[in-house]
Amino acid sequence: MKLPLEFYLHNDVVALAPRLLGKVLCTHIDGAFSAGMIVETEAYCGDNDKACHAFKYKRTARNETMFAQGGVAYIYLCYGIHYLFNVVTNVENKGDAVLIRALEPVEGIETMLQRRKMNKLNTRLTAGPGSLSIAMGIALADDKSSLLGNRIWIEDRNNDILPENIIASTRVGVESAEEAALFPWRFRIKNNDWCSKAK
DNA sequence: CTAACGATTCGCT
DNA sequence: GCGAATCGTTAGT
Repeated sequence: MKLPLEFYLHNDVVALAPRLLGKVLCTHIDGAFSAGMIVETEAYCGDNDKACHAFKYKRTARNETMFAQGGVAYIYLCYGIHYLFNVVTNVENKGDAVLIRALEPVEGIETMLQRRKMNKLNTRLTAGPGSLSIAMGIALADDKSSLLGNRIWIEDRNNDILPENIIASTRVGVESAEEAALFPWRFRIKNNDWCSKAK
C-alpha cells in the first residue's frame, strides 16, 4: 500500500521522521525492482534548524527542491561523490525534509549487489545515505521526482515500529550548528544491524 | 574569481 | 577502528 500524499503533507517533520521507520522504500528503475525497509532517518526543518540547507527559508539553486510541496524526492550531492536521498515534507515553501540514512534490503537484493559492484551481502550494501542511493539506483536525475509515481515510492506494509524500539539521538555532521546540534532528530530502530554506526 | 567545507565512504591496520 | 580521498556549492575577496 503506497503512502498517500496526506502522509507527506504533515506539518511536523520531527514527528514524521520516526513514522517512516519500518516503511518500505521501493524503486523501479532501469527495469529492475528493488525494495528496502527504512531503519534510520533524520529530520531537517527549514524554520529553526541551523543544520538544514534551508535554514531560515534561505533558497539557493541547490535546495530549491526542499521548498516544494511534500511527497517529492530531494537528492543532494555530498562530499562531491555521494547522493543523499531525502523526502520532502509539509506544504510548499517550508523547507522541511527527512533524510533516509539506512535501509534493510527486502527485495531485489541481486540488483542492489550489482549496482554496488559487490559479490556478497554485508551491511555496507545499504547502511549509510550515500550507499543506499546507489543500491536503489537513485541518481541526481531523480531530484524532484514524485513519490506517488511508479519510479520511486514508499509503501506501508503494516510493520509499525513500537515507540520503545525507536531510539532518538543527535544528528551527524552538525557540530557547527550550535544549539541545533543538540536536537535529538535522528531516529533508528533498536538492535537493527543495518543502521549505520551509532554515535 | 577563489578558497573552504561538508547530512560520507572505503581501504587498510 | 581509524584516517585519507574527493568535488560541487557556498560565501567571501
